[in-house]
Amino acid sequence: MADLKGTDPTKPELAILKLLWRSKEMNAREIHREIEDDFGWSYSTVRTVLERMADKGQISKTPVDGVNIYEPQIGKVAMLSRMIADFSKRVLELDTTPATAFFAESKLLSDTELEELETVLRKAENE
Amino acid sequence: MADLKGTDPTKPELAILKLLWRSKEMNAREIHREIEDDFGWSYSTVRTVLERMADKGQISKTPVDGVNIYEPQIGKVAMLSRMIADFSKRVLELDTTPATAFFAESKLLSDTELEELETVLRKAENE
DNA sequence: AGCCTAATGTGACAGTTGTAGCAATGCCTA
DNA sequence: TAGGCATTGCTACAACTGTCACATTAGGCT
Repeated sequence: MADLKGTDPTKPELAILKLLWRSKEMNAREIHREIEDDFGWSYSTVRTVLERMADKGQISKTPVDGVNIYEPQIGKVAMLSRMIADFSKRVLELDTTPATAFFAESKLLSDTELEELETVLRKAENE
Repeated sequence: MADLKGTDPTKPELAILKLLWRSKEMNAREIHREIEDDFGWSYSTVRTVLERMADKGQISKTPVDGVNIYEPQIGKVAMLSRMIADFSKRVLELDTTPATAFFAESKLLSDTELEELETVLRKAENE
């Protein structure tokens, strides 16, 4: 589970994680329905990607009544803070991660999550 | 040259582009020296990556006195604005790209470039 | 002019991602 | 209970990336 750290998710992976962060758990059919327009992927493709994500530990796969349901194995704030820190440093070359005021408009994060994010980012900075 | 748009550079690619944005042109040996510590790459590896970047049109390769020199084929502001726009929308789900005030601390951009960036980002937004 | 060093072009191979199809199995319905 | 549809596990393949090594060649120094 250590390799979760380090590598950013691919675009489809992030899209899928976002779905799971919202719904907590979904089956392949549901996930396919949601992202099929965005990626133009067949059901098979979605399943393959889900399989690989499970292998990597990004999500979990549990059979329930013969149908696999998937749940995220990494939290939204954890993932976002990693990505933000990486982008800030590697791409923008900032010493300090931008204040979360920055992300306040994000449709992705609640106020509570914003606070969490702030905490995580500040903590990461002092290490 | 249309495919420059669309795909983000990989980490090493961005690192190399950054070098070239600063120096305008370098040969493989110089580039290797600069990034060898960061990536732990052999000279061969660096050359392969440069070759592929040239194929993709990210950089140009020109033999000068029997030595290839490389120059960036995409501008810093163009690349950064693309990456920022993508990150803001795709990752953070922001409607509006953050004001450039946020990048003011970036070691990567001069004041002039910051202004350019602002212009490009605003323009992209109204399309 | 010849040799050595450094640079070049090319080839290779493994791992990851994009992109699916297929055969087998299990469950619901007629 | 048999057929059909949905799901699953498995397989496959091409493109891109990471990672080099090797043989050839060109330029500079003796």
